[in-house]
Amino acid sequence: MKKKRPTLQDVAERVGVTKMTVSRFIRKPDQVSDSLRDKIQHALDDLGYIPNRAPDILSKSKSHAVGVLLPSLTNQVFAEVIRGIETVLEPEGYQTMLAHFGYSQELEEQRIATLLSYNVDALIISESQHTLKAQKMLENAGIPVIEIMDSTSTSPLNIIGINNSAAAREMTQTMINHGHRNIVYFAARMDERTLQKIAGYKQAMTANGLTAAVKETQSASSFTLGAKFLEEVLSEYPNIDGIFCTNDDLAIGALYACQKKGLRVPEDIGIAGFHGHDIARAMVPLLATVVTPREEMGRLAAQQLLKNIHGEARHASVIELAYEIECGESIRKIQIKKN
Amino acid sequence: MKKKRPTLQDVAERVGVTKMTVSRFIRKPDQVSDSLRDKIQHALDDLGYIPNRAPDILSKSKSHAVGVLLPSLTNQVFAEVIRGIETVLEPEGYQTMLAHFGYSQELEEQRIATLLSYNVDALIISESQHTLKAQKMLENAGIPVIEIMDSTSTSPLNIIGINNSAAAREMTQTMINHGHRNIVYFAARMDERTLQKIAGYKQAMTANGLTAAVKETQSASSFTLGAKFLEEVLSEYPNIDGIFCTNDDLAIGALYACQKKGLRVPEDIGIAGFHGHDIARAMVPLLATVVTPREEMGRLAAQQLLKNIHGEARHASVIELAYEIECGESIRKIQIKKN
DNA sequence: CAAAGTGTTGTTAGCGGTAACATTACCACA
DNA sequence: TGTGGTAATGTTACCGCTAACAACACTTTG
Repeated sequence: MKKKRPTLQDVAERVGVTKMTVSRFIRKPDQVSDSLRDKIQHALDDLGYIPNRAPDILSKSKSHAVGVLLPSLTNQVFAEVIRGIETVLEPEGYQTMLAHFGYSQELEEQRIATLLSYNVDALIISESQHTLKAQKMLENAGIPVIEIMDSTSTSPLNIIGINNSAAAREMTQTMINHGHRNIVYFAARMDERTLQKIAGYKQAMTANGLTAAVKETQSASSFTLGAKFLEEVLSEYPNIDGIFCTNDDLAIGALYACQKKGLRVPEDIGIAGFHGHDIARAMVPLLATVVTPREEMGRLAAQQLLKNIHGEARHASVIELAYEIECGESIRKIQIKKN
Repeated sequence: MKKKRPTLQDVAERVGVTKMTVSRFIRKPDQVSDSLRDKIQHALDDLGYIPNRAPDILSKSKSHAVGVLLPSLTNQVFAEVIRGIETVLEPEGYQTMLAHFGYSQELEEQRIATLLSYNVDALIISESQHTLKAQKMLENAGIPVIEIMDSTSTSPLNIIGINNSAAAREMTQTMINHGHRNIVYFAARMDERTLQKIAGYKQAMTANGLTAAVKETQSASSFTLGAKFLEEVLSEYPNIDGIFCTNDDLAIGALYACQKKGLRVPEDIGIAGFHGHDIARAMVPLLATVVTPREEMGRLAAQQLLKNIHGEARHASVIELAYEIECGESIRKIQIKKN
């Protein structure tokens, strides 16, 4: 017995005009005579009319919604990206349609189709290995698409991201400069970005005549995983004197585990993280980390999309954002002069 | 010159049938003759047909999307709630439409209308003070609505949440039991839940003949804010020997600040947080905190909505989830026997 | 005073699917 | 051989809104 939502027709009948007049009142009130305005407004309020976007989406294929497709929501990083996106879209009256695909290519393909089926006006998608069909859908979608996270992606889409391998290389070099030699990389969730970082780490190690070693798992990172890795690595690599983690969670977990075992950071083991979450700047010792512009990435992506939606030229572009090596206390084993 | 997305009509023309046949092929392939199946499938692939939900949404007023309306995305807590929601909705083929309103009642009202204008099939909304109009919209929406976060809400909607004031009262009592007396409450972002917690804290303090004191700010909480509060509070309340924070961020920030100042935790100052993020279980000392079922709250809300959508009776109900007092090292000043 | 505005409201058609009903072709059986 | 059944496909109408055009009642103007 639930009553349906009132339509323009319902409002119009109550006032004694056609729905067209009511429609005009809502969108261009000055085209409606004074005598009707009050009556219509009254009927609108009275019935609790809420516009229905479906017809408009159907006839114009514009939804005023933007699809955001990410591998996972478990990750703090993506939460911040989303925030950046929403910060920009919301004041512009755009709705965010969120989806994730749990790092599965097939699911990603499905999600893309789903988002498109809602007629999203644009798509923000995390860099990843797309299926052929997914790639084709994105190219033929006829809407702006931006791939975020990795500036070195070879995708033909618009790209906004950072150079993960360069960042990892630089941080590894920084650790080496500070006297760390036997640095082990802690990796989790072996996605494209993690692989990039590992590559950068290995480059730096090799360039310095050092041996690279990676501890890895497919599962997601967490504080407790960092602690677990630390336990294991101590027996696997007894000479270890440095740990570079694929993100801050692992690093902080490892750091706490060191504290519990009485290992001094950075004297016995240097520890560095990745992403530069707020906590890295508050903790003791301050965590060395690569500060990445996560929220900014979301903001820029959203801004770019809005421009494209509003008809600005859509030549595929690559925007590489800067990261920052934050040389926190956790790796400052020896003082060095600026190189 | 961008080509429009192909429609069923386009596919049908290529095959030489009507769109109805193609529509049938997609939904009930066994009603289409063998001879056509291959041809249609081919045309579908060839044109890269992607279904369009708009017509269906229009004619059935069902979108297979669920609106999620939260005050903010800055908050880690909400990120986890969202994850819980998505965990349930995504496998069921429901899309999440995310919106936030920055703690503004007017914006909240607008967002509700927007989500409804997309014909969402259900709505999950964070407990908050709604405007009258918002309240009315929610009640008349004709779709399941669940309010989450606070089980003591007086709203007439379905509710899933925890009892924030009871939780705060209990944690305060636990700190008192462990020998803390001059406990100051650190509050941020003075929303309904924070006010509830403060009330619970005050009850416990008063019940024990102690004086309540609250440090507060309208801005969002963060690690650095916790550190800042700690600095200030030391001069404002020289006798302070305990801090109860409205969330873990503040608590951890304060704890680090103590470590930097050489204050011992819990001997000099006991510190407790709220929510029980993963890090609380990894850090040194282990943080006392109220563990709340954030992700579960999202999951349950989503499950309940799905049931309602599928026609199950929709009598307004209140589900109060359990929290857990985690008596971490950070408040264990004196050993006590179990009360 | 007719022609040409002007301001206001109405009418029609269409967006892309699908439910419901109609049609057609073919076959089986009395 | 005609009747009825069935499987495959087609036709029509509708969901709610708005662009485009039409209609009407007044004014204004030459």
